[in-house]
Amino acid sequence: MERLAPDFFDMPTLLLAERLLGKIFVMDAGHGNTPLKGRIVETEAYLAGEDEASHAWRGRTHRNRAMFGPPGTLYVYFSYGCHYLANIVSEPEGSAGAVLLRAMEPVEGIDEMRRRRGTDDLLSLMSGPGKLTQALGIGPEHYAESLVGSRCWIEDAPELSSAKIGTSPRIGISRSAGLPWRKFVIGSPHVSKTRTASRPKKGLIVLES
DNA sequence: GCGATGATGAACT
DNA sequence: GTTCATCATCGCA
Repeated sequence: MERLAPDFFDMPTLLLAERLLGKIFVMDAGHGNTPLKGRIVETEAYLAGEDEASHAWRGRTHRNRAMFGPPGTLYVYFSYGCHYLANIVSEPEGSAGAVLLRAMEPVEGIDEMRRRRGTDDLLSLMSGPGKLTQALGIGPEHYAESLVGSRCWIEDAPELSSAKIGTSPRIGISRSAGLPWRKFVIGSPHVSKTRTASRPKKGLIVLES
């Protein structure tokens, strides 16, 4: 399959979140090693503007500057002191919309992924946003990397029928929660498991109306 | 099978 | 000092 061209990413965030499903994310392993490949099965859209859950909601900062780059830019950030998460910037350039990669199905380089993840379980290799970055080796060195570059890219795949695309609220956020901006491949066992819904704030009694 | 909890660091108030 | 776009592990059933 062909690599996706730069203009593929030049579309509205919510649409890009759907169109990325089924595509193959490729990470070049260098030195003639087998490239690492995963089929994208779950995404979340973080829109420009009214989306309070977006890192760009309060405007441009040093941390989120990659979100303001051209469509097809990787925005990588460190979360919860343990994990790197990867986003793909959408259009229009400068608005800071992005799509979070939440889960993939391992396609190639699976032995290497198993080694990096420390598990043999196929369903645990990439079934979460922190898991897939570990499996692929995405880290700070990929901050603001172009997905149209030579180190990583996305291969095209037949478009999924809308009947295979599921929608739900995003996971793990508290601001702008409830918006149906998570997209996933219906029936894929590699979609992240929706764990316990909410954890009470540490040391706080939360009163809600 | 299930829910609860600590790890751990950077941005932000 | 608080807040996270998380994960693995532990205790209990």
